[in-house]
Amino acid sequence: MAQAQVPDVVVRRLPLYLRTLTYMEDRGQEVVSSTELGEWTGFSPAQIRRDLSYFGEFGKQGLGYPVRYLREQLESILHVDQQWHLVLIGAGALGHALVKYHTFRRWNYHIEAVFDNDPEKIGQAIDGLTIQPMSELARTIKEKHIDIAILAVPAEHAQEVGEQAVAAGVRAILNYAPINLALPPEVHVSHIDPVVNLQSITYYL
Amino acid sequence: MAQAQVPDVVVRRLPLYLRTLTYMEDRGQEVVSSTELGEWTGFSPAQIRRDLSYFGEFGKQGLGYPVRYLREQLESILHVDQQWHLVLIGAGALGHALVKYHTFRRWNYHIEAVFDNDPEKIGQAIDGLTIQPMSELARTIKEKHIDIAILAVPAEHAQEVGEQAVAAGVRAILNYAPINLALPPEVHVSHIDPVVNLQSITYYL
DNA sequence: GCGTGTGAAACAATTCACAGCG
DNA sequence: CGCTGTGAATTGTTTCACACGC
Repeated sequence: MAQAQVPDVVVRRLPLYLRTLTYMEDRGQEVVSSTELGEWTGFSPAQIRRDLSYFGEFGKQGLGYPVRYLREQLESILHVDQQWHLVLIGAGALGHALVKYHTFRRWNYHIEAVFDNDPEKIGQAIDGLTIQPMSELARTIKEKHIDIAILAVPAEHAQEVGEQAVAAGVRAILNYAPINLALPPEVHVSHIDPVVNLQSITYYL
Repeated sequence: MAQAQVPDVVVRRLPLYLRTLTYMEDRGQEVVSSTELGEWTGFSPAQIRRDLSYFGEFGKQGLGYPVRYLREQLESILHVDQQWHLVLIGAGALGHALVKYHTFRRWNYHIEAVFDNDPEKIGQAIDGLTIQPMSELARTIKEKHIDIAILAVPAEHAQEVGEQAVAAGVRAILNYAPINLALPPEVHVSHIDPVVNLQSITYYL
């Protein structure tokens, strides 16, 4: 139940445990040990047991963890057991790919509306969603009780667009633009920048 | 110069420093202090000084760091001062977006070829690159001295496709499929999975 | 004075190792 | 016996605080 003292590194590992548990459950596996979960995810058994123990006692001594029960618990901890309403800002090639990415829906993340400032794009549809002008952003966020905005705009517009989304009530941002956003600390910002990943990789090559 | 004892957390922060320095240099800024870099990136001044000190002494006491010099040094450390040759596997909506993503080229990451196993897609072009059948993958990786493969395939094919790329000589993988890859430890694997980011976010909401 | 670079100190995360229970 | 949950020990990371040089 969202203890404040849970380290953020632990929170970032939970989705990886959840992903693996879901995979195992789909294959009919009923019990898993911390050792086996570790082989799948690359973390040590002790670390996995410690991580889970922040949230409760989910395992059975001598046996392991019931896959289905642990999966349900993790979904509850990560608040994946409810619907989340998002908007996407930026209808370029990346925006198109994100709207069509089925895995979002599978995990209860629903893109409710798409925005762009290009008059050519406004009115067109992606996967059943009509691209709206930026002037509609605030109204939609308020009316549809949007929690999260995905930013897929050029870097030079990301700050401004992020501010607009926050002003309209968004509490978290998933930012695909390769730039740091300066936003109030209560807004949760997460970055995806493949160049950052590639540069960490090529350090080691 | 690639000291083995540099912690991975440090390596993962370097691209963020580099990004900010490039931004500052584009705006004509010549000198930056660790405090100012910290304000832009969200890290503490002490941490930034410590991180950089793993690689050398780049600053001037009483002044700060010369932006251009530090940017060059970081590019050298991250091996961004050379061309990197990549292949993209998977020509779906995400694959299309990645081929068209200009920021890769800006940082010397060049997608040299695109592969897919869908007969409908083979022969079509994305941004000047013809989609090739998977049967050509190994030959291309060898002939073009490809270092890195980007995986943008469905989760159920990622393991097999990753193995093919590694067998043909790729040393690193950027994996967009939402599944863990089991590959030899000398292969560097980096993951991008927006659902993982969203689940960490919604933990806090 | 200002800001780096860095020992030393403080804090955080991971691993060890074992009691306890099924 | 096998495996969890967890104190204690260890290892890793960040911050403090200051000598030094511009």
